[in-house]
Amino acid sequence: MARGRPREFDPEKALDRAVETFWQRGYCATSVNDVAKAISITKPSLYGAFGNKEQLFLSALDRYIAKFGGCVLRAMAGKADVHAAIRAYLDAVVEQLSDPTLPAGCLRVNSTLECRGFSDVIDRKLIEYQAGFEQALYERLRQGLIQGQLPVESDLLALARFFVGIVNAMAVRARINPDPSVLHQLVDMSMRVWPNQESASTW
Amino acid sequence: MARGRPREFDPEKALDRAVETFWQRGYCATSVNDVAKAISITKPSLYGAFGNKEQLFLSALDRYIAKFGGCVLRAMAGKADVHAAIRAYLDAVVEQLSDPTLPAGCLRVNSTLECRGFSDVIDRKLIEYQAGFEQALYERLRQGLIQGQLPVESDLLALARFFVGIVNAMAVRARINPDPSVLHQLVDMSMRVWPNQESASTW
DNA sequence: CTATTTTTCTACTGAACGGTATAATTTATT
DNA sequence: AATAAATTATACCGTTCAGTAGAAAAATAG
Repeated sequence: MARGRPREFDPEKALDRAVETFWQRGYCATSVNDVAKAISITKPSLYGAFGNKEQLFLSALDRYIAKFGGCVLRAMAGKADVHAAIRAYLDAVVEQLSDPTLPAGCLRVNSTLECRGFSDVIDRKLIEYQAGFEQALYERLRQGLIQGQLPVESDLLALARFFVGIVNAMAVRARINPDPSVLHQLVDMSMRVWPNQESASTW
Repeated sequence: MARGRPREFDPEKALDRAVETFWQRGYCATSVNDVAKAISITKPSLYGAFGNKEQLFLSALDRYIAKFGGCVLRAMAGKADVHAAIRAYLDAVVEQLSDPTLPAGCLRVNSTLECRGFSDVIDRKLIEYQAGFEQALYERLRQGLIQGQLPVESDLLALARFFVGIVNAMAVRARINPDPSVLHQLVDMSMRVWPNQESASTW
């Protein structure tokens, strides 16, 4: 066992409460004391476990992405068809965004808008997250293209960016109106962009 | 002329600086002193002219919407075709979001995510703004439908919500990457959702 | 047992926050 | 000129903030 007095709280569960608090109120509006209270520990314990506010926030962001980001990406796993896979991904996002037991919206998107410019390390991390989702969708699209489910001339990067955009759009919408039917409407609309054999018309 | 000592600053120009500051740093991260410094006046003058921080913010939001929201909506005015009108609207949003002389992203979207739950009056105003854009797009779509430019069975509300969603998506993207070519790519993708005569396929 | 290491809690620090009292200044009214 | 009304700037209020000293407590190691 470790040498000194054992920690009396579970750091992972503590991070879950930190995620919850930052998610609800945002980075600036959340004080370190708020988080400490949510975990039911005192401020020095929090500092001892996670460093300063910025490092605590970064840890909470990682925890959020691992838990909630990983969950929606895994929704694609079972689907053989690329269209079905992307739809399953978006449906999973809708389900998460309309879950009444979770704070409204998406911590990643909220933080991307709120914290831009606060510090280089936060900026970098949030850009990385978005790029990660874009990359995951791109890989899945490429797989669909290889399997002949998409026209060979499809712009996969544009498609990936578009669907990340749809997720971002839903995150904005859900922050003030987490109605799943409206979000599903958005998903349905977005599924109309799939390239088909005839060339796209221009307006 | 007014009775007492005349104000030495222009309240409208002052609000422009307030918009700029809130837009850049967000509501919480901006102190009243920050805004006062940006206007080059002292704090009591600011309080005298605009009330407290919340009222100042509400005035700044109104100013932002009147100036930048009105601008993009007017981009639809000249276009006879509904597709062209919506595209012109989205193009105007792209132009604004990639203007290097303006703060990154969109103050309305930023505030929608950051300030949710801070106060009822702020919440209401931000919801109203989004509903306003949705309504404006809906009206334009309805006009297009009446003029036979859209299939009669088109879901106009879903379309309006979708395009508001695209604007929100671009606002998120632009906050960390205001590259106009990427934003235009998003616009191009979104223009593929227009309903056509044949019924939509399902995946 | 004693010594060491780590966590715990209370109490505190200096700085920044939103907001204001107050007095001086500048205008119009009488 | 005297008065009233409004804006100005300085200086301040109480509160909250992020972060920390320091001592007590609880564990292992010898």
